Amino acid sequence: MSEDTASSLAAQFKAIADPNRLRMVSIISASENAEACVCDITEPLNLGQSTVSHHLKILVDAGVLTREKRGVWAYYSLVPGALDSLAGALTGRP
Amino acid sequence: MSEDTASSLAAQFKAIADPNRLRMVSIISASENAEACVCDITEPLNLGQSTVSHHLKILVDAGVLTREKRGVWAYYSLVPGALDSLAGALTGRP
DNA sequence: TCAAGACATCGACAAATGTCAATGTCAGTG
DNA sequence: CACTGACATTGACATTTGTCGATGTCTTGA
Repeated sequence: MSEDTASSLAAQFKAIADPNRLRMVSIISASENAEACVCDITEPLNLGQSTVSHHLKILVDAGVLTREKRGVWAYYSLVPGALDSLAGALTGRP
Repeated sequence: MSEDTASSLAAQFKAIADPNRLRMVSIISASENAEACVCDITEPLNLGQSTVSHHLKILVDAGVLTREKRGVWAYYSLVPGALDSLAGALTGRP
């Protein structure tokens, strides 16, 4: 595996290698329409609003989530196929 | 997802969320008999011996690799199903 | 028994990470 | 316009992480 491939893959795994971020992804995928706003996540995880916003940005930057602003709220949802692509890198099966 | 589940999963993902450790896993799985010793890994990754040993320990502690000492050498190999289990946690398919 | 080699462990360090409080930005409402 | 509420951004901090050099442990061979 090339150095670049490894770095890129590691960056994506690093994004989900955090308990709170894993739970965020879980909450979002289990939500209505598979999307959630910051306020939906702050309470169940018992984290400050700025911390949640920070984690969500990391997941967006890694290509795991997308952000869509509607009015005052920012809705986060899963990027289709992103997690499956990561899983495929582990199994070696595309 | 429970807090404990998230922490446990995150710990495993954290173990592979590093470029050099990903390449180590790649080197091992591509090696003869799917096993490699420290000296097989030091050169291609251009890392110090103690650093390689340190990374391999992290992967062993996470349940990704096993260590078997034969004579002077320590052979590392993949734990069967470990990576597939992690991949399954991402896809939701067991 | 001694020396050499393969690996593990320790101590130290800079860099990255997770968290929070404070502040900034922007849309909706009166 | 002023105000409120939902997020984002910034600054600060303690903790964790990746790396190396030095040292320790253990096996093999002379």
